[in-house]
Amino acid sequence: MTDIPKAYEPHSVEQKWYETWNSRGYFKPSGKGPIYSITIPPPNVTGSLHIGHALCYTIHDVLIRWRRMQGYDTLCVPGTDHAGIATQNVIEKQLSKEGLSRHALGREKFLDRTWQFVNEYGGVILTQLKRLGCSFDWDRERFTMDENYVKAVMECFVQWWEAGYIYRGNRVINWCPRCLTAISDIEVEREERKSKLYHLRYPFKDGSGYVVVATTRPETMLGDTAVAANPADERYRDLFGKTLILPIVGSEIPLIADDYAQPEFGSGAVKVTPAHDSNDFEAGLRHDLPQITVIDIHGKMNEQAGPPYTGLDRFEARERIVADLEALGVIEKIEDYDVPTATCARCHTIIEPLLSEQWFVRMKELAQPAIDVVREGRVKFVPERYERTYLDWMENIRDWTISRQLWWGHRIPVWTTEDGQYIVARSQEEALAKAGDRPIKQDEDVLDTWFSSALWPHAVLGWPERTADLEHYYPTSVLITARDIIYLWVSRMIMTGIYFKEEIPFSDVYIYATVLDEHGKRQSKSLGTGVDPLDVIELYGTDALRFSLLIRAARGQDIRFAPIREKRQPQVEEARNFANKIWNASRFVMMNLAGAEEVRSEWVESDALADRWILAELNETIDEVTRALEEYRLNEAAQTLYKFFWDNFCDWYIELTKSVVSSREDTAEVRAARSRIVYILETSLRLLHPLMPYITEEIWQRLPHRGESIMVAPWPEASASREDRKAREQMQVLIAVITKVRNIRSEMNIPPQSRLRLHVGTSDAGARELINKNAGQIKRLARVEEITISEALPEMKSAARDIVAGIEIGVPLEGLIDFDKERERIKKEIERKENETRGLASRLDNPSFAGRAPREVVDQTRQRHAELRAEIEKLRTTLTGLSGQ
RNA sequence: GGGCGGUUAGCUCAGCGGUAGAGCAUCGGUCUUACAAACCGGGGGCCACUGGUUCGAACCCAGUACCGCCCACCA
Repeated sequence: MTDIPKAYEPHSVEQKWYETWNSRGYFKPSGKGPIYSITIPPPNVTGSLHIGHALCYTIHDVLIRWRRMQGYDTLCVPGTDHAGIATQNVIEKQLSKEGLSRHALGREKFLDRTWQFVNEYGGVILTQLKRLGCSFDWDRERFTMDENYVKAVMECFVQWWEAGYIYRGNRVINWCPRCLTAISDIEVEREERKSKLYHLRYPFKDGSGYVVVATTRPETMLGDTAVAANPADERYRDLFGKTLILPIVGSEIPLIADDYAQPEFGSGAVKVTPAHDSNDFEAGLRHDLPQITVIDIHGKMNEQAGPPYTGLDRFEARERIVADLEALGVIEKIEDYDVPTATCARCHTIIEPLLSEQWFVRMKELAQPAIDVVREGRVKFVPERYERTYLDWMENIRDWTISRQLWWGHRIPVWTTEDGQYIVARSQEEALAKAGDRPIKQDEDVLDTWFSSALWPHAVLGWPERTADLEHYYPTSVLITARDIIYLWVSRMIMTGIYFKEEIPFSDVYIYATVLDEHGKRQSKSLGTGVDPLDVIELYGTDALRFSLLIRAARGQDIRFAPIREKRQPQVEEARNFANKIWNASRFVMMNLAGAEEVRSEWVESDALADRWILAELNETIDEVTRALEEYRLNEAAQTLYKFFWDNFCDWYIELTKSVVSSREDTAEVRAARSRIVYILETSLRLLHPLMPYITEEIWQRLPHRGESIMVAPWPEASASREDRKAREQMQVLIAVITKVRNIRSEMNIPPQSRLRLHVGTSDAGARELINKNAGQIKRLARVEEITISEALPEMKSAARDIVAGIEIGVPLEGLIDFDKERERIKKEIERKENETRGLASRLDNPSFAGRAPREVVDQTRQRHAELRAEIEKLRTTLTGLSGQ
C-alpha cells in the first residue's frame, strides 16, 4: 500500500467525489423516511461567495448530510435572489463606464441587458457552493424571477390587495437621491456625522419679537409651514396660535402646540416641514398643514424653492440659505453638532425624506399570527435570545413600503384606467380582460426585493400550484440565516407562510455566527478585509475550511477570521492538520490491511482494556455528537470528534494496539484486532462525514465497508450496552502511569532509546492486577524493559520515584541519576499536591460544606484529600532518602 | 436614549455552579517504519472590575469600565 500518499491531497479527490455523488443522485430526496427539508437563503444572483456564506451553507450541508445518513427523506433547495437595487446598481455601473445611463437606454433595453448579464454571469455563487461540497438538489434550483416564481409574487399581491392589506399612500418615505428610489425603513443605516445646529429667529407678524428654532437642515426652511412647541411648555403658553413670518420666503405660518416638540431641546420650538421630515409630516397631518416640497428626487432644490435656489444641490443650497439668513440677521447662533444621519444601506448616500406616492402593506394584522407562533414556541429561535429581538420588532411593526422606483424586479401588478381606477391583476391579460375596452397603464414601479423573498419557502416548492413538493416538503424543518435579516426576511416569511399556507414555514430558526475580520469588525469587500473562501480552499482544501468554520461556529457567537498572509491562515491550518491526522491514521490502518481481504469492519468482542475502553469512548462520542447536532451546537460536535479522534484513537488506541494490528502473523487474534480498528475508524469517519465530506469518502472507499458511499451509509447509533465506566476509569490509571514514567524520563534527561526498569508498588490488589495485565502496553508505550510489581516499593539506592493515582513508581537509575534534579522534581511534585490539598482541606474544614454539599461531592473530596496526603507522605520520605545523597 | 452580546494562558477561542481547557506560539527532547502538517514532556491564567447569592462562582444576581452589534422621531 505504498501508493497512499503521506499527506492528504484534497484537490485530487474533491472534484471526483462531488461529481460521483451528484451523478448518482444522492443530492435528491430519497422519497423514504421522515421528512427533513430546508430552503437556503438565496444569495444575490450577482454575488460571489464570501466567508459568511461559506459558514452559512456549510451548516446547511452538515445538517442535510447528517439527517440523510439518519435515514430522513432530505431535501435542500438552492436558488438565487434577483436583488433589485444591488443588481441594478451593478448594471448601471457598467453603463456609466460606457458613458451610458439606464434612462438613455430605456426600460426595455435596460432589462434585456440585465437579463443577459444574469443569464451569463449570474449564479456563479451556486457553482462556488458546489466546491464547498453542498449536497443540495440542483435540479430544483430556483430564481426569484423565474416564471413560476413571478406567479407566486403576483398571487400574493393580488390576494393581499383583495383582502385590503395593500394600499397606495402619499407619505414621507426614505428616498435615495442616487438610487432614485424609495427604500424601506430597515434599508436605512444611521450614523452620527459632524455638522452644525443652526438656531434661527422667526419673527412674529405683529412685530412682537421672534421665536428661535433649531435645525440641522436650514435648506428645508423653504418648505416650513409651521413652528411647533410643546403644549406644556410655559414659554409658549400665551403664544400658540400667533402668526410668524417665514424669513426669506415671507409667508405666514402659525405657531402650533404639539407634544412632539421636546421642551428640553434648544429653545423648545421646532420648525415643521411636512414634506421633508417624517415627524413633521405626521405633525402636519395632525394640524392640517400644507405640504410644500422644495427638494426634488435628485436632491436638488425645485421650482417651489424659488430663485435663486432652484436647481441648487441640497447642500449647496444650505450654504446659500445660511448666508442669506445671516444677511437678514436672523441667525441666533451656529453650533457644532453630531447629527444622526440616515444613509442608504446600499450606497451610503444621505437619505432625503421625501413626500411621495408609494405602495404600502398594512402590517399590524398580518404580524399578529406571526407573533403568536413565536410566543407559543411553535417557531423557535436558536440562540433563544433572538426571539426577543424578533418580538420587539414585530410588536412595534410599521407599514411596509413595497414600491421601488427601479426597473429590475417584479413590476407592480396594478394598472390604472384613464379615470384613475386601479385594476389589480395577476397578468397583463387578466388586467386587460378586467378593463374591458378602457385603456389602461401599468404602474411604473417594481416591488421591494424582500416582497418576493418573503414567499421563498413555499414559492420554491411550487406555490401557488398545489405541487407534490409543496404537499410533501412544506413546512420545512429549519431556516438557517444571518441575524441581520431577521426583520427583512425571517419575519416576513413567517407572515406569508401563515397567511398563504396556513402553516409556519419552518419550526426552527438557526441564527449562525457573524464572521468578522481579525479586528472584530465586519468583513467588508470595499475595505479589502474580506477573505475569499475559494482562496482558502485552494490552500487547504474544502474540508479544512469547513471544519475550521464549524469548530468556531459556537451558539451564534461571532467569530473572527484572519486573512491569508504569506500563503498561510493559521485558523484553517489547524483544521488542515486535523484532516492530515485523519489521513495518516487511516493510512496506518490500511497499510495493515494489505493482503488480508477477510477483515471486515465489525466489532469483535474483546476483554482487553484498550478495546473495552475505546468502544466505550466511541459510544460516548456518538451520543454526544448526535445530541450536539440535534441542538445546533455544531462547534461542540466538531470539538468532540476532534478530541476523540486525535487524543483517544490516534494517541492511545492506535499505539496500544499497534503491535498486534501490524503483526506479520495472520492469526485469528490479529484478524480480530484489525477488524476492531477498522470498525472504530470506519465509524469515526461516518461521524465526521457531515463535517468533512471529501476526506471521509476518500478513505471510506478504501476501507472494507458495506454500501456504495459513506454519504448514504447509516449514521452510527449509541447503545447503553456499550457504556463501560470501569474500562474508562482503568484506562485513566494506565494513562497516568505511562505519562508519569515518560515524565520522569524527560525531566531526568534519560535518552529516549534507553530501556528502563520500572518498579510499581501499590497496596490495591485491583491496581496491581491492572498493571500486571497491561504490563506489555506499559513496556511499549513508556519504553520499559522490565516491570516489577509489589505491594510497596522496595528500597532503591538511586532511583527516581513518584506516585500517581495511589500507585508508587520507581525507576532505578544507577549512575544516571542527577540527585539535585531529582530533589527539585520531587519538591515541585509535593508542592503541586500540597496546593491541591490545601484547597480541599479548606472546604472540608468548613462545617457547612459537609452539611450542605451533596454526599457524593463530600465523599469524593474526602477521598481525594486522603489520597493526596498519603502521596505527599510517600514523596517526603523519598525526599528525605535523597537528601543524604 | 433603550436593548443584546463580548471581556478566560502571548494570540484565536472552548468551558457557563464542585477552585481552569484546546489549537497556535514558547521552552526541552525525539526522523520511536501512520503522520515533523508529527510524537513525547514542560512552563504560562487573582477567568475585566466591584459588590451580592451559595457550603462552594469563570459560571447565578446587581452594578462599573471598555469593545462590538441592534433598535429609537430629539429638530
